[in-house]
Amino acid sequence: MREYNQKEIDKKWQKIWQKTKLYKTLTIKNKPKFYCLDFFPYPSGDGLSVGHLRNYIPTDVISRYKRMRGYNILHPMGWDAFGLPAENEAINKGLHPKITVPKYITNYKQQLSIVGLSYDWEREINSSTPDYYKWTQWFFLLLYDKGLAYKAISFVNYCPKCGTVLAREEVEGNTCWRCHTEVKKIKKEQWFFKITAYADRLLKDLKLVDWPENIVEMQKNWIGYSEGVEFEIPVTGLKTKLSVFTTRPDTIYGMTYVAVSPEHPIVRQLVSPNKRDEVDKFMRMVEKESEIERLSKEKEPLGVFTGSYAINPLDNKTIPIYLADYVLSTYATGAIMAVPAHDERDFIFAKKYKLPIKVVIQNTEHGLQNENMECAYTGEGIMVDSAEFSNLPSDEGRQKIIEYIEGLGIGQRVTYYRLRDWLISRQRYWGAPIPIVYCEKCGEVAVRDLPVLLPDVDDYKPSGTGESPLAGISEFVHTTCPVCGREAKRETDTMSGFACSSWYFLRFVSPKYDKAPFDKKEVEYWLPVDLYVGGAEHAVMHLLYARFWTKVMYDAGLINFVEPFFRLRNQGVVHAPTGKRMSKSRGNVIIPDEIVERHGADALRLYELFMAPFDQPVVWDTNGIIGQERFLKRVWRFVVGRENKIGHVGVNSSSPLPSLHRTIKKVTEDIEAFKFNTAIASIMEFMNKIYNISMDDATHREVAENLILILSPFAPHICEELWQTLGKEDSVTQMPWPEYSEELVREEFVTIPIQVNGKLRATLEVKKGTTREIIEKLARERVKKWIVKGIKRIVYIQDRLVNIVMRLD
RNA sequence: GCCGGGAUGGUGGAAUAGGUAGACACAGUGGACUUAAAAUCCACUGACCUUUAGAGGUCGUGUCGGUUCGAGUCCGACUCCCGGCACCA
Repeated sequence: MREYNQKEIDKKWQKIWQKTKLYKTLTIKNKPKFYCLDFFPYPSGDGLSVGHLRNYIPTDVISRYKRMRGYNILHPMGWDAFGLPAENEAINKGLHPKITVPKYITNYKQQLSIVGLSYDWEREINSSTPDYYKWTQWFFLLLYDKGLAYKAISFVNYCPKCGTVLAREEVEGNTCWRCHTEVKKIKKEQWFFKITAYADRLLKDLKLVDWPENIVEMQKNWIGYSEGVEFEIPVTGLKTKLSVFTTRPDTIYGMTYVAVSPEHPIVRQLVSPNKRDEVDKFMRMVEKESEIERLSKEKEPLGVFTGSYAINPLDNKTIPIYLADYVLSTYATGAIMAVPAHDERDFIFAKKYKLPIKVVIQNTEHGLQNENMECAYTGEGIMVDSAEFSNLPSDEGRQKIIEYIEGLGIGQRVTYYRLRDWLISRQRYWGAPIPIVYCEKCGEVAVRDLPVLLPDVDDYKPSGTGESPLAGISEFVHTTCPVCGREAKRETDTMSGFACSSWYFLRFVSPKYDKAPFDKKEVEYWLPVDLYVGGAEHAVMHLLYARFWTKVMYDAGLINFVEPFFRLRNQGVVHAPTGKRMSKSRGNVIIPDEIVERHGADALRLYELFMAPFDQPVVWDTNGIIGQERFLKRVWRFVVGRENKIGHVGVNSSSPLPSLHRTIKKVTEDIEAFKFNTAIASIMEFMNKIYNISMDDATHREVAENLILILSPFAPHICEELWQTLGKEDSVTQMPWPEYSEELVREEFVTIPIQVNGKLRATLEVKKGTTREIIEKLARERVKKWIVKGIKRIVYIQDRLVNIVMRLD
C-alpha cells in the first residue's frame, strides 16, 4: 500500500491548481453566483499567523462547498496596502513602504498558497497602486461634487506618535487605534466626509442584513439615535433664547435649572458682571480637567452659576442657568433642561450645588418618589404636579407635551444622532493624495485629471509638525490651477486608508477595468457580497464607512443595491498559548509554515476548523493537530488500503450506507450553519464506525467516493489525490456535492430510554413505530426492581421515551 | 453603570420544540504488533462508593431557589469571566 505523504501531495496539487487555473472565476454567467469575501489584510512583517487562517479557511470551505453546489464563485484576495497599519509596519522596520509592501505581500501570498486556499489570483488588487487609488480619488470627487466632502475647522483627535489626526472611530477609549498613544484634542482645518447625512439610512438599513447581533448593536450604538423635542427657553434680560433638547418632555415641569456647556457661544452673554471671576476660575478648571484624565470613573460634575435666569415656557417659573461640564457642546444644542428628580446626572449635580429637586413622575411600584429620594427615578410612571398634564401616563404625556410645544410655536419634534462626520485627512505620506488644489484666484479646485500621483520621496516619515511629509516636497506642492492655469498649491494631506477600503469589494469584479472604478455589468451580476468574513474589530470603522459609500453610490445611480455585505460573520480571535493576543511585539506569533511542513496543509485546515466553534475565541495549542493527522491517515488507508481487507468480504456486517447518508446530511447542514467543528466530528465518527467493517467492492467504492466528496472542501489536497487514485480524471472540486437519500437517512431502529421517576434505569432497542402497549410491557419488565410502591402514571412519547412515575407514599 | 456573549471531565469542545449529559478529539492508562522505537490497531478513561465476579448505587453541566413526571436546556435572584460603549440629555 502506498503511504500517505502529505508534503508531496500538498505540493503536487498546489502546482496543478495553479497551472490549470482551477480557481479562476468563471465569466459565463449561466449559474447562480456566490461572492465570498475575506476582509483584505494589510501586509505585515509579522507574516500571516494561524489567526488569519481562522478567517480564510472557513471562507475557503464555503467557496469550495458552494462551487460543488453549482454556484459561480467569486473568491478573491487583495491588500489593504495604503494607510496607517501598512505604513507603521514600514516605519518600524526602518524601511520605505514601497519596499516593505511588495515584500510582505509576496510572503503573504506564499503563506496563503501553502494552505491551499482557492483564491482567484488573477483578480488580486493592491490599494496602494496608482491604477487603484486613481479611483479612490475619483470617489473623493464624487463625494465632493455631491457636497459630501468638505473642509472645516474643528477640535479633532491628534495622535502625537503617528503624527496625524484621526477619525473619531479610530480613537479607542482615549488612545490611537494603531499605537495606543493617548490622543490630544487640537483645533485644525481638515477634510470631512458627511456621513451624518446618512445617519438615518445607516441605522434603518441594518434591518436588511444578516449580521452578528453584537455588530449590529455596536453600529446602532455608534450612530446613536435619539428622538425628542427641541424648544426655546427665554433668558431674563436677553433677547436671545436658549435652545434645549430633551427626550423626556414629560418631565418638563420638573425642570429646576438649565445647564449650558462651557463651550456654548451664548456663555459670554449669560455671565453677569459679578460672576465673571468665578466663571473664569471655572473655565480654567474645566480646561485643565479635559487635559488630564477624562476617563476617570467617578468624576464629579463641575458647574458654576452664571448669574442669569431662564423661564420655563410651560409654567413661567424662573430658574437659574448654570454652566456644567457634563453638558457636551458637540451634541444636540449644547444646553439642557435639568430635571434632577428624573435624570441621574442632573440629580448628582443638583445635590452638589444644592439645587431643588421636583418630582413630576410617580411610580408606586418603585416606591414613592419625593424630595428626599436617594437617586433619580428615570423610569416611566404617572405625571404629577404638571398642570393640565397631571395624571397622564408619562409615555402619553410625552406626546401631548410635544404637540403642545409645537402648538405654542416654541419648538418642534427632532431626532439627533451621536454620529459625527468622518474626518479623512491624514498628515501622512502613505495614502492616496486628496485631489484638491488651492488657487489664488479660483480658491479650492478639484483635480479631475487623475490620478494625482503620490510622489516618490526618501523622507516618508511623519513630520510631527502637524503637516504631511508631502508639504515639504516642493515639486508636488507647486502646481497650476486646472481651471485658470495660474499658480496653485496642492492639498498635501492624504486620505485615510479606510477610504481605500470603502470600495475595494467592488474592484474585484473588474480589477483591471480602466474606464471607471468598476464594470457596471459585472457589479450587477456579483454584488452584493453574499458572505463577508473578518474580525469584529472593524465593527464601527470599515463596516460603517463601506456602508456609507455604498449608499452614496446608490444615490449616484452607480449601483442598484443599498447594502454591500449581505451576510457577515466574525471569526473568534486566536490567542497565543500564553492566553495573550498574538503580536510580533510580544514575540508570540504562530505562523502556519512550520505546521504545514510537519503535519501537512490539510491537517492544519481541519484543526483550525475543529478546535472550537467558528466564532469563539481560542487559545492556540498545536498539540491537538495530531488528531487531524491521524484521521487523514485513516481516510487514506480506508480508500487506498482496500486490497488488505478484501479477504474479509462476506462477514455479515450491516450496510455502511445509512450511516454514510446521515453523515452527508449532517455535514451539509453544518456547513450551511457555519458549524465546521461538528461537521468534521461527524465525518470522523463515520470513519470510526465503518473503518473495520467489511463491505463488497461496489459498496466500498460508493462509500469512498462520497467520503472524498464531503471531505474535499475541508481537506482538498488529500481528496484530490484519493480521487485520482480512484481513477477519476477531473478535479474533485468540480464534482457536484452528493445528495443524501431520505430513505436511507431514516432510522429503522430506535433506542428508547426507560426512566423511573425521571432517572435512567434501562434502554430498549426497538423498531421504530412499535406500539405503546408492547413498549410499556417490555419497559415494566426491564425496570421491575425499581417499581416498589406502585405506578402513579406513565409518561410515554412515541419512539422517544418512557418514564414510569412512582407513587410517593 | 449600560449593552452583548459566556461558565459542561485533566484539556478543547458535543448535546437546547425540556427527554440516555460528556459526541468528536487531545492528554493519560493497559494491551496487541515490533529486536527496539516510530507508526498502527484494540480496550479503558466525570467523581465517589458497594461487590469475589457479573453487576449495582450515589452525586454531577458556575451558585441559590422555582416550574415539571423529567432541567445543561425554561423562569427568578446572584457570582465570576470575555467583548463593546461609557457623561449623548
